[in-house]
Amino acid sequence: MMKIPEASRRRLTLLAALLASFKEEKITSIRMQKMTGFDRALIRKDISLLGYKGGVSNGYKAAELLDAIRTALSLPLPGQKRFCCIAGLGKLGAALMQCGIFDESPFKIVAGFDSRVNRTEVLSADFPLYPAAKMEGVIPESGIEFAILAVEDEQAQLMADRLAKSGIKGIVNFTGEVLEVPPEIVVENVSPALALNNICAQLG
Amino acid sequence: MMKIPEASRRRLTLLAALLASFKEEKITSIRMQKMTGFDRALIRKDISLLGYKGGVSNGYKAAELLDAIRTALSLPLPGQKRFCCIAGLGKLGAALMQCGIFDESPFKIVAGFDSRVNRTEVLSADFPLYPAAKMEGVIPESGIEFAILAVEDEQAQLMADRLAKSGIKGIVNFTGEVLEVPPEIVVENVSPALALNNICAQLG
DNA sequence: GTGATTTTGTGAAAAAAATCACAATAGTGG
DNA sequence: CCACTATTGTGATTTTTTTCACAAAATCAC
Repeated sequence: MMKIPEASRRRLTLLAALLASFKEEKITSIRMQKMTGFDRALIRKDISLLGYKGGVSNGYKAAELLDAIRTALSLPLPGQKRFCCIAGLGKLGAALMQCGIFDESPFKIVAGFDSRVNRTEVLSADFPLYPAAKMEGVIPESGIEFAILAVEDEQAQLMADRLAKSGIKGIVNFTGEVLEVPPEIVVENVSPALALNNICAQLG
Repeated sequence: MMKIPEASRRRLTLLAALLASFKEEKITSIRMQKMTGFDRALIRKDISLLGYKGGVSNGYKAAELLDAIRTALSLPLPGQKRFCCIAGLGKLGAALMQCGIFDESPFKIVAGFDSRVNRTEVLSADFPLYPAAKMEGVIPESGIEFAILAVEDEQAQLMADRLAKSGIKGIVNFTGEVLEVPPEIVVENVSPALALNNICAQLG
């Protein structure tokens, strides 16, 4: 199957999130348009890229469609576990670690890192916490693929460099800094300040 | 000046974040390519949309360029304050509220909401906390434009509806749910699980 | 001051993405 | 069973976005 273009990928990932909590058996492109704001013709085009066919006039079977998206985009399937770590155990990092954010998802936090030893000693979690210096050993050994970066802005790039050296594949960046990483590492920026700026830009 | 297309807007917003912490006087498109991964010709095209000219062969003056981007995209300027609220004061909401995430930014949290009365009573902050029922009064009265949504997934849509009724303009969505909101409201999805899925999709 | 180098700004070309339009087909109601 | 409606799947078209290519201008090395 042909490569799926960037723009379609983002829409399909969102559709997957939508379908994951969708309760009915079938769903139409019109319904998905209402729920996501994407044009329905575009949604159908995106789906056709997957090679999945819902059947003319019929709508799509939600569960099958979800499967098709996950397969085509190599999203982790419900049974699987993909390992993550949290880098930065300040207020935000500690909250992310404790608030069960991945409970329903195939991602699992299996380690936490902080450069301040007292943080790793004061906090507790049901996975081990390490000083940041241990990263290059722990990450490959534990099979950790992704990191949630929640350090102070000042340390963001430094920590990103360490994560890169440790072989991480992707970083969810909560800091306000724009990270410079090797091209094979994927960064997703989720800083609230950046998000608000994007909202302002969109509002015009 | 002509309307700036969506894709350019996102890149420019990121460039603004980059420039905000950039220390040198001048910056070239090549430098920006290194730091962001965007193609340098594209960066120049984006900048030309702003109507800003750095001067041939010279690179851009970082401070001026930042200003030009902020002005063209109507991003809030450093002096200004734009009011936000946090909806959902669980572990994550409380951490966002306390971790000084907007300290250096023109955004300011001026209210918190939760549907559980005991949360609003147990927690304390340097801005008032209200039961969610008060939203429709407080938000317009306080001039709150944006909301950080950090409730449990199950309550996400309900809370989004309330925020919409209260006249909010934009929502930073930390929940895993895809929100259905009226088209004039802008939603930015920053759920870690969605971000990780996007990373997986991008890694292919 | 001169030639080499760097880097912008921007048309032109190419590629990618979105929109449109509609035939085909499954379901629905008599 | 037949007309009617809803909805998909997809070519064709249009629009948008990216890439390419290079002249023009500023700086640099000497």
